[in-house]
Amino acid sequence: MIELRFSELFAPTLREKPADAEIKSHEYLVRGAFIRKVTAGVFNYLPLGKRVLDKIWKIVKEEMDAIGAQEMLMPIIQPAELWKTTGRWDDYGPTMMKFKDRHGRDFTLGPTHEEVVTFLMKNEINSYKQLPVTVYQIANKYRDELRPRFGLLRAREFVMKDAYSFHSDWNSLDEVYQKMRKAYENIMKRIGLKYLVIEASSGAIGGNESHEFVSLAPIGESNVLYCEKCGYQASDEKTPYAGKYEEQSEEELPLEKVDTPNVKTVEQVAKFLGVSKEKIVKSLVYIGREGIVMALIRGDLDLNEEKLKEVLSDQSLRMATPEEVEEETGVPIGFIGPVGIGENVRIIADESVRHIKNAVVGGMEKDKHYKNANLGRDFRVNEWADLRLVKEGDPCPVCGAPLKGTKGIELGHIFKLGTKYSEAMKATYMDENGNMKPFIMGCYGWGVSRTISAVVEQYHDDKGIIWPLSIAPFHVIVTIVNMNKKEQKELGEKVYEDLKSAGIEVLLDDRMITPGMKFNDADLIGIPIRVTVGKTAAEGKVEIKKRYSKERKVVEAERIVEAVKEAMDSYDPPVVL
RNA sequence: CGGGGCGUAGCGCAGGUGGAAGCGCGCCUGCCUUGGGAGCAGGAGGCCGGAGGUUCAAGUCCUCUCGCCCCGACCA
Repeated sequence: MIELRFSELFAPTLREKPADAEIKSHEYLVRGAFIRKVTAGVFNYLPLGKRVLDKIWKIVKEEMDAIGAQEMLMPIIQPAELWKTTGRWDDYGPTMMKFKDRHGRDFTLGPTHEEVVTFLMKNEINSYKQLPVTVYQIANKYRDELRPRFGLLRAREFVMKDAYSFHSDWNSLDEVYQKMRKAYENIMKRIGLKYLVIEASSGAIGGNESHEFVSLAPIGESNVLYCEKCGYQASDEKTPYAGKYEEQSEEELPLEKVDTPNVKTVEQVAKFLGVSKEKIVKSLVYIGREGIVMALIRGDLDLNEEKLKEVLSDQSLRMATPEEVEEETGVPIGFIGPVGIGENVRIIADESVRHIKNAVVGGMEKDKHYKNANLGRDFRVNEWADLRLVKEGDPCPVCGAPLKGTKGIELGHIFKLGTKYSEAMKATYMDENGNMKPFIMGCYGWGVSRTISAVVEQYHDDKGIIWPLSIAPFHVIVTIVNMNKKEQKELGEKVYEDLKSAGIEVLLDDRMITPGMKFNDADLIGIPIRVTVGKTAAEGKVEIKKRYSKERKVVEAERIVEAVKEAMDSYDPPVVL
């Protein structure tokens, strides 16, 4: 146990906001001496930060153990060969922290452990009788993020709980999946976070069903749509568009090419030609495994790239660069369109395009657009799909009521992987009938270190952090106002000992500094309950206060344990959202 | 990877046109003070991110480099 006297605690708090902190959680965690940056996205956890991390760690571990997941520990260093068997050495590529050993062999610091754990099970599990099995670990992960930011929220080295389950049938996978889901909700509730569970897009991890556990926060990077009427909740990337598109009965006019000098964007075109954006067909050029693809959508709408990737079953899909577009089509960006595009280009269109009559599209040469382009007559579509990015106000796909939108921080993500990894790695077992079958797998991640930031985003005020009791570094801080007053010092020590004996985690602020600094530090660090030993010490009385409340209660020092327990029982900090 | 910004004391920052490295906070010593970041006096602390160049002279100008931060990497 670390020293519980502030005078001896390694907790160098900062009065000023660090220059690189953009959000409250980052600022307060640094100022409050929970963390210190070493380099971009890499942090020291100071004693206070480690205490908070440990508490979250413990909650996550307890919930995993409770559903029969077995804790193990996998290596951080992983050989390239393993990643090459699944193709992820290249697919996941740039995000990995790669290095070579002295013999020149390639390695990575593990960003995740599907390969390692599948390799393990492939070698150790031979029979359906050994299934199912679920293992997990809580360990450091390494991802060379495009842009580390927001302190612990997007770090390059971070702590993650990752669990993997192996099954011989889908029902068994579903059973574990549901248990995980419950366990994750328990974690959210035990910590005290406001959260949503949403249907998610499985992205680069792969698989066919997945849910995200999102802690609500305006600074979050996940966009969530939910329905107040029926309870639908999903990532905007996952939400299908449920509205109808009306047929237009307009008469088809002859195709016409018009000058649009330096007019490129939908905004500009609409303004220049005096047409509404609904009359414009936006053409976007992508490059995937099978070459270039043109995606069409109505001018006023946004395309959802995840949907496009899904429709084309191509995770490597990306938008073509302006150079690539010109090289492939001979047309500069801004003037590209479906009229007269080469037969080699696959055209996939959102349903919104189907009924547009007399549309405006790119003129297929610099500074030109076509007016009155019509489907069938002037351009073709190879394939129709729902590619529309659904937004707040669009109809709920389940009940049709208008959707609401919010933002959050992704803390947990669970996936039904199926046989994606086991097939790639030939990880098989023998079933009842003597057939070799690939494992059916699930994987389940939780961002342990990121959770710290998510909590601070929900629990703070303008003075600092307000920890929920569940993960506070200490439950109580005993503040001795004037260390030079013998009765205060002695009573403070006594109160401290009493609380400690009662099993309460207490920090004694016995520093020889002015009371203002002690109060401000206590607020900044965010300890839930403050016991102040000051003027009333001579009468054997102390003051008790909750971090989030202005109310101060004077109690007999003799009854401090009782009073603190009562305060802890009724402790209920407000959430900022 | 593209654009922008910043690297000067532990932290936050100032240092036109080149000419003796500064301020606030923090830190150390002493006195004094103690219910919301006290006061006085004294003091320590710098290869001005690094390398090269221009110059009699560079924190300042030029070139390169490293690091950090922000925006973007998408609506053609």
